[in-house]
Amino acid sequence: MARLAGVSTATVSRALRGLPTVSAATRRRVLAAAEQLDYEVSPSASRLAGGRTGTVAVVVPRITRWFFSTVVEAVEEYLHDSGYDLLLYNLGGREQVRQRVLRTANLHKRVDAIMLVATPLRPADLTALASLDLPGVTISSGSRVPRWPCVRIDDVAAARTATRHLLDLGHQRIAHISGDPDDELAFTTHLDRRRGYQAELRAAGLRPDPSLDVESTFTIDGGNRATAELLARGGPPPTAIVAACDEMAMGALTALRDAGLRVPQDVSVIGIDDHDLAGVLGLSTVTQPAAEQGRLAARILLDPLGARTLGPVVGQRGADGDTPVILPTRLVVRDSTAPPRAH
Amino acid sequence: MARLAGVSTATVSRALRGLPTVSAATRRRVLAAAEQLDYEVSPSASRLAGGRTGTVAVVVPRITRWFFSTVVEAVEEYLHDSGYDLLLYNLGGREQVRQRVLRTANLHKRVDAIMLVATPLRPADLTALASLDLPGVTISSGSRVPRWPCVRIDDVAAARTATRHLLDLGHQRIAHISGDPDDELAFTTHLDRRRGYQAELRAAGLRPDPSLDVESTFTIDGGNRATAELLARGGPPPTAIVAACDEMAMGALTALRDAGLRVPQDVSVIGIDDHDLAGVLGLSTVTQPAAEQGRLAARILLDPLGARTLGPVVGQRGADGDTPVILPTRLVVRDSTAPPRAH
DNA sequence: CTGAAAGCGCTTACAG
DNA sequence: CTGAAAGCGCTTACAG
Repeated sequence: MARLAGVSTATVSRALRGLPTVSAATRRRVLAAAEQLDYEVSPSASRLAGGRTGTVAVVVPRITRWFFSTVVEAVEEYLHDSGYDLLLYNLGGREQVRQRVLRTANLHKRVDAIMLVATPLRPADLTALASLDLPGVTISSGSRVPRWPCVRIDDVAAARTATRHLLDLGHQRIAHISGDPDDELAFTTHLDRRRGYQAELRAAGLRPDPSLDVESTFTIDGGNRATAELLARGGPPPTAIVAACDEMAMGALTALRDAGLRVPQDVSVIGIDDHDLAGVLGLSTVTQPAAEQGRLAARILLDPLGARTLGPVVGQRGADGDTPVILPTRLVVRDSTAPPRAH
Repeated sequence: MARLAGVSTATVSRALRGLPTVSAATRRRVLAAAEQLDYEVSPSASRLAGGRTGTVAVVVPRITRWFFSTVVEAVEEYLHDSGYDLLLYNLGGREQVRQRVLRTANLHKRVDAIMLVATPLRPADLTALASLDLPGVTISSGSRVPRWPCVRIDDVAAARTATRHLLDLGHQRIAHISGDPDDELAFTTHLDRRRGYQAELRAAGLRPDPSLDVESTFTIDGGNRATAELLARGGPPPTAIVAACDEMAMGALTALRDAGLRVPQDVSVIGIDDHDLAGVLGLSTVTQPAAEQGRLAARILLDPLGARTLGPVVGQRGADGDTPVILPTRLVVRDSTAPPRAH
């Protein structure tokens, strides 16, 4: 290869990487030789010699869930367009894996940067991450990592918007179904969203009623069970439900149907997320920009690495690694919310 | 490290990789030293020296779709449990990316094996893949690659089962909505499923009616549009619809709702897949084991690589790379199918 | 069972 | 702008 082009391997290396210190004529010759020989550099060799891997680890709780697959799709596009590879880690709730991934071992010299999507960390994880000494970014809730930027929405505000919508329709008995405190995949998200629900009730002069607040898992099935429990508690049923995420709202829909209650005539339901299928189900929700969070986080992550990025991160506060970048949410009214029936 | 353990680097290498040619005492000493020094091998260096990457490329059309995210989740678990990394490539319908991924360049020396999920290939792609000379496996439809095993379902049979169900209920005017012939993400899948639909009609003595057969994209929106077109064609509407996949069936549900038609009273709808949300929507469908296809394909792929696998591939025909491994499908009746109304 | 030596295929200072 | 040399940190025959 170097011989065919009549230059040294060092020059081949420079020419192929597009370094500016190569004359146009030389570059042409090298490129032509590479073409002719179908030459491709060995990633392992250049990683070893150069100390960079051109790879980013992306950690998600569950790739099968709407938010995470949407984020990963956007991130994948941005990374590959920037010449980076994406190493996928799906925690899948398996504690072992979580440890293996987050502890030094598996990431050591394997990636140039880390993206953590909604991944809660314990102190030991944070220590391990710090010892890797890699740049990183977090998306959504989960833990903040010192010095890593964070892209997310305001979960408290999103829940307030959802609750406000029901209050505006005239509802008073507004229930809330949310994540299990033991469900490490939900973590801060459901706490923030519950806080928003309660804050908005209080702002309307209502007192949050513990009997209208049920915890379950952050899944369709969890929403189903939480709603069933809500109905089984006796007393007058709620006229509306704020689900902590669309998947739980979907579970609520089935539980209400099974109980013979109509949505929205008997009970209104609103979620948070704007899941792909929210439209199909006619689910009112508070939409959050999942793909955009992924894209933005990828850009913030790669920019300092000198990637061949697609554009500068302009006017984005929070890229300093301290203030989170907050993306906006918005109420989307569909068919699952309506005024309560007149008595 | 080698010094601390009092052995050569070669022995360290052997001990850490668990080669049998190391005495127990030596191994103990090496392990202790590694522990003490927090030593981790450099992947780049061992890849360069050893010629293996410990990485598998997984190519999917769209990670955001149910089938693909489910497959990837299962594959990820199997790969990581076997000590392999997963490099994710999401085609996302972008032709450029597709070329970059499948042509030699990007995969060269980057992975030990390739998994193609429902990825249609053109002759040039096949040539490029062959020149990489890597082991691989394909899942679902898309193209077969010579000598690569294939794990899939029988799409023709699945569509026959769905159609049979409607026939059994007494339907005669059974429509079909399926993929666009130009939609490369659907490719053979929708052709096979249409073939099954038509075959089953014929087996029942009915003639497939072209005016009841609409092509669109393999998505919710595609199902919506196809159904709207079906209804706009005039003439007596169908009493039942076989959708080529659950996502299209969901679109059909919304289109029927928008047209003021009730499911299943006015029109029955059945899909194929058993999407996560099929249950929530009460959608009858023919279920296919997505996670199992992923797991099995991963196993077939890794087994010959001498990975520390979780078990032998026993009794699986087709692992020879010629006969596809066909996994079973099964009818799941929910609320979206019922007998046609009496005239 | 273990070590010395060579080599994997690049990139990086360092000269010029 | 380009080359010679060293080195990245492992693994692999080859001896013993």
